[in-house]
Amino acid sequence: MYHPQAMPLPSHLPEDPPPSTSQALLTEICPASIPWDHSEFGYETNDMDLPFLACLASPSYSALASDTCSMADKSTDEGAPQFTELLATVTTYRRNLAQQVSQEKTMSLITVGDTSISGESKSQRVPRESSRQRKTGQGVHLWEFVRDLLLHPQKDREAVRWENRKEGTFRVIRSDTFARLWGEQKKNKCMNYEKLSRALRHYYKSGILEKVGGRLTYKFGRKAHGWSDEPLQKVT
DNA sequence: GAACAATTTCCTGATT
DNA sequence: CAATCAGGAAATTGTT
Repeated sequence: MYHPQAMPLPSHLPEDPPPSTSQALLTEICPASIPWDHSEFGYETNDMDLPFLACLASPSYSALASDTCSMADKSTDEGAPQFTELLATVTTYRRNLAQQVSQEKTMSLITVGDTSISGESKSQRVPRESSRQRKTGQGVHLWEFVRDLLLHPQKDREAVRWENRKEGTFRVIRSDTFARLWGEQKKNKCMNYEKLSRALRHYYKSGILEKVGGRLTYKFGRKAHGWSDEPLQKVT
């Protein structure tokens, strides 16, 4: 369950994004007023993401999403067509907005940290990320998501906490919340801690994470960056 | 369409 | 017993 209460879907989504503020767009897309601010998705948002993310965060989206859990279930679930339709509509809207924004200015993300990848694959990763984010919204790597969660803890949704900031060790406070947040990020409501932890364990091999003894405890490796006290890089 | 990266999904077995 | 950890293996998704 993402939210305890279900609300009706927003009845319409505008085809042509009006030249207004993000907050105005949000209001237009999600008329049902919900508590919302940047910090909700503080780890990485940009203007064109706001309305989309807002819908993801809205009870109406969650009510639908909670009906379409597993990939296998989606084919037979009654909520799937509605859900797919909503996603398609929002995606179209988002693409239109992206085009508009790109005409006005360079697509500079409002990031909370350096989201590029270090190491040998950096040259491939960096230019790829912005276009990937623009098109799919899946540009944030898991370890970056975790890092940003640690650097910008969300009140009432704290999932991870520093164990030893200097050493880069952190602990999962609530595994279910942790998985739910990552699932929201990836628009995958079937995410759970089992799968999330498997993804984290893949990082051991690449040196992004290191094994530590304690349960639910991880440590950033030498390939991870941006988690220490070093000044965060801001894109202007 | 192929190759590739980064997960995601599933699974078995071990440990706490 | 449930939750978590460890990895192998295959599948999926999006990018180049």
